[in-house]
Amino acid sequence: MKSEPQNYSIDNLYEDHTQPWDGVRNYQARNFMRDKMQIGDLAFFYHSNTKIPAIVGISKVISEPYPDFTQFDAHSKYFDPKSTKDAPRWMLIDVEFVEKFKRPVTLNELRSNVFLAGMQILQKGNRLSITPVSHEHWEIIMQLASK
DNA sequence: GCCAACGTTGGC
DNA sequence: GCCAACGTTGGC
Repeated sequence: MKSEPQNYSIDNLYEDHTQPWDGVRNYQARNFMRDKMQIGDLAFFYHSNTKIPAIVGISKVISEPYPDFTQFDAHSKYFDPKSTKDAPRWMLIDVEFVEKFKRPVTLNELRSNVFLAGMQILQKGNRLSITPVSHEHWEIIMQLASK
Protein backbone atom coordinates (compact mmCIF):
# COMPACT_ATOMS: atom_id res chain seq x y z
CA MET A 1 0.00 0.00 0.00
CA LYS A 2 1.49 3.28 -1.14
CA SER A 3 1.34 6.53 0.71
CA GLU A 4 3.10 9.80 0.19
CA PRO A 5 4.97 10.36 3.45
CA GLN A 6 4.26 14.09 3.35
CA ASN A 7 0.59 13.12 3.52
CA TYR A 8 0.74 10.07 5.75
CA SER A 9 3.90 8.22 6.74
CA ILE A 10 4.74 5.05 8.63
CA ASP A 11 5.56 7.28 11.60
CA ASN A 12 2.05 8.72 11.47
CA LEU A 13 0.66 5.20 11.57
CA TYR A 14 2.93 4.40 14.50
CA GLU A 15 1.53 7.39 16.38
CA ASP A 16 -2.08 6.71 15.41
CA HIS A 17 -1.85 2.92 15.86
CA THR A 18 -4.78 2.48 13.46
CA GLN A 19 -6.01 4.37 10.44
CA PRO A 20 -8.85 4.15 7.93
CA TRP A 21 -7.20 3.92 4.51
CA ASP A 22 -9.32 6.69 3.04
CA GLY A 23 -8.92 8.64 -0.15
CA VAL A 24 -8.40 5.78 -2.58
CA ARG A 25 -10.14 6.85 -5.78
CA ASN A 26 -9.11 4.18 -8.22
CA TYR A 27 -11.45 1.30 -8.91
CA GLN A 28 -8.81 -1.40 -9.07
CA ALA A 29 -7.24 -0.31 -5.81
CA ARG A 30 -10.70 -0.12 -4.26
CA ASN A 31 -11.46 -3.63 -5.44
CA PHE A 32 -8.39 -4.96 -3.67
CA MET A 33 -9.58 -3.49 -0.39
CA ARG A 34 -13.19 -4.46 -0.94
CA ASP A 35 -12.78 -7.94 -2.38
CA LYS A 36 -9.34 -9.31 -1.59
CA MET A 37 -8.14 -8.03 1.74
CA GLN A 38 -9.05 -9.99 4.85
CA ILE A 39 -8.79 -9.16 8.49
CA GLY A 40 -5.32 -10.18 9.62
CA ASP A 41 -3.67 -9.73 6.22
CA LEU A 42 -0.34 -7.95 6.30
CA ALA A 43 0.68 -5.20 3.89
CA PHE A 44 3.91 -3.44 3.10
CA PHE A 45 3.86 0.28 3.76
CA TYR A 46 5.46 2.03 0.79
CA HIS A 47 6.54 5.67 0.69
CA SER A 48 5.86 7.06 -2.77
CA ASN A 49 6.54 10.35 -4.51
CA THR A 50 9.42 11.13 -2.21
CA LYS A 51 13.17 11.50 -2.46
CA ILE A 52 13.90 7.84 -1.82
CA PRO A 53 10.84 5.73 -2.60
CA ALA A 54 10.94 2.66 -0.37
CA ILE A 55 9.08 0.03 1.60
CA VAL A 56 9.41 1.24 5.16
CA GLY A 57 7.34 -1.14 7.26
CA ILE A 58 4.28 -3.30 7.70
CA SER A 59 0.64 -2.74 8.51
CA LYS A 60 -2.22 -5.12 9.13
CA VAL A 61 -5.82 -5.17 7.93
CA ILE A 62 -8.11 -4.96 10.96
CA SER A 63 -11.58 -4.31 9.54
CA GLU A 64 -14.09 -5.49 7.03
CA PRO A 65 -14.52 -3.13 4.08
CA TYR A 66 -16.87 -0.23 4.73
CA PRO A 67 -17.73 3.03 2.95
CA ASP A 68 -15.02 5.68 2.81
CA PHE A 69 -16.61 8.53 4.80
CA THR A 70 -14.61 11.19 2.94
CA GLN A 71 -16.66 10.61 -0.21
CA PHE A 72 -19.69 12.17 1.52
CA ASP A 73 -17.82 15.12 3.01
CA ALA A 74 -18.24 18.18 0.81
CA HIS A 75 -15.24 19.78 2.49
CA SER A 76 -12.93 16.88 1.80
CA LYS A 77 -10.71 16.81 -1.24
CA TYR A 78 -11.91 13.24 -1.66
CA PHE A 79 -15.56 14.31 -1.87
CA ASP A 80 -17.41 12.47 -4.62
CA PRO A 81 -20.71 14.18 -5.51
CA LYS A 82 -21.75 11.17 -7.57
CA SER A 83 -21.61 8.80 -4.66
CA THR A 84 -24.64 8.18 -2.46
CA LYS A 85 -25.02 6.62 0.96
CA ASP A 86 -27.32 4.01 -0.52
CA ALA A 87 -24.75 3.03 -3.11
CA PRO A 88 -21.37 4.20 -1.89
CA ARG A 89 -18.79 4.11 -4.59
CA TRP A 90 -15.64 4.02 -2.44
CA MET A 91 -14.83 1.44 0.20
CA LEU A 92 -11.90 1.15 2.56
CA ILE A 93 -10.43 -0.97 5.30
CA ASP A 94 -8.76 0.03 8.55
CA VAL A 95 -5.09 -0.77 9.01
CA GLU A 96 -3.01 -1.09 12.15
CA PHE A 97 0.68 -0.42 12.69
CA VAL A 98 2.73 -3.63 12.89
CA GLU A 99 6.34 -2.58 12.48
CA LYS A 100 8.71 -0.05 11.02
CA PHE A 101 11.70 -1.61 9.30
CA LYS A 102 15.11 -1.06 10.82
CA ARG A 103 16.02 0.30 7.41
CA PRO A 104 13.96 1.18 4.34
CA VAL A 105 14.02 -1.24 1.43
CA THR A 106 14.37 1.19 -1.45
CA LEU A 107 12.76 1.04 -4.86
CA ASN A 108 16.28 0.90 -6.31
CA GLU A 109 16.95 -2.19 -4.27
CA LEU A 110 13.70 -3.82 -5.35
CA ARG A 111 14.51 -3.10 -9.00
CA SER A 112 18.00 -4.48 -8.76
CA ASN A 113 16.85 -7.78 -7.23
CA VAL A 114 16.30 -10.33 -9.98
CA PHE A 115 13.97 -12.40 -7.81
CA LEU A 116 11.58 -9.47 -7.46
CA ALA A 117 11.31 -8.66 -11.16
CA GLY A 118 7.73 -9.95 -11.30
CA MET A 119 6.43 -7.63 -8.61
CA GLN A 120 3.47 -5.63 -9.84
CA ILE A 121 4.76 -2.42 -8.33
CA LEU A 122 7.88 -2.69 -10.47
CA GLN A 123 6.07 -3.09 -13.77
CA LYS A 124 6.33 -0.27 -16.25
CA GLY A 125 3.60 2.31 -15.90
CA ASN A 126 2.27 0.90 -12.67
CA ARG A 127 0.45 3.60 -10.75
CA LEU A 128 -1.88 1.58 -8.59
CA SER A 129 -1.65 2.59 -4.96
CA ILE A 130 -2.57 -0.92 -3.81
CA THR A 131 -1.12 -4.04 -5.42
CA PRO A 132 -0.88 -7.67 -4.37
CA VAL A 133 2.43 -9.15 -3.16
CA SER A 134 3.17 -12.85 -3.55
CA HIS A 135 4.27 -14.89 -0.56
CA GLU A 136 7.62 -15.50 -2.23
CA HIS A 137 8.26 -11.79 -2.82
CA TRP A 138 7.12 -11.03 0.70
CA GLU A 139 9.74 -13.36 2.16
CA ILE A 140 12.52 -11.93 0.02
CA ILE A 141 11.67 -8.38 1.06
CA MET A 142 11.53 -9.40 4.72
CA GLN A 143 15.02 -10.80 4.30
CA LEU A 144 16.23 -7.55 2.78
CA ALA A 145 14.63 -5.54 5.57
CA SER A 146 16.43 -7.53 8.25
CA LYS A 147 19.89 -7.09 6.77
C1' DG B 1 9.97 20.53 -12.97
C1' DC B 2 9.52 17.09 -16.65
C1' DC B 3 7.03 13.68 -18.72
C1' DA B 4 5.48 8.75 -19.67
C1' DA B 5 1.80 6.04 -18.52
C1' DC B 6 -2.70 5.50 -17.69
C1' DG B 7 -7.53 6.46 -15.92
C1' DT B 8 -11.60 9.30 -16.53
C1' DT B 9 -14.68 12.37 -18.84
C1' DG B 10 -17.79 13.75 -22.15
C1' DG B 11 -18.93 15.02 -26.97
C1' DC B 12 -20.31 12.78 -30.86
C1' DG C 1 -19.06 2.77 -28.02
C1' DC C 2 -15.16 5.51 -29.75
C1' DC C 3 -11.61 8.46 -28.72
C1' DA C 4 -9.56 13.15 -27.93
C1' DA C 5 -8.73 15.91 -24.19
C1' DC C 6 -7.55 16.31 -19.78
C1' DG C 7 -6.01 15.17 -15.04
C1' DT C 8 -3.20 12.41 -11.98
C1' DT C 9 0.58 9.53 -10.50
C1' DG C 10 5.07 9.11 -9.33
C1' DG C 11 9.88 8.15 -10.74
C1' DC C 12 13.60 10.68 -12.24
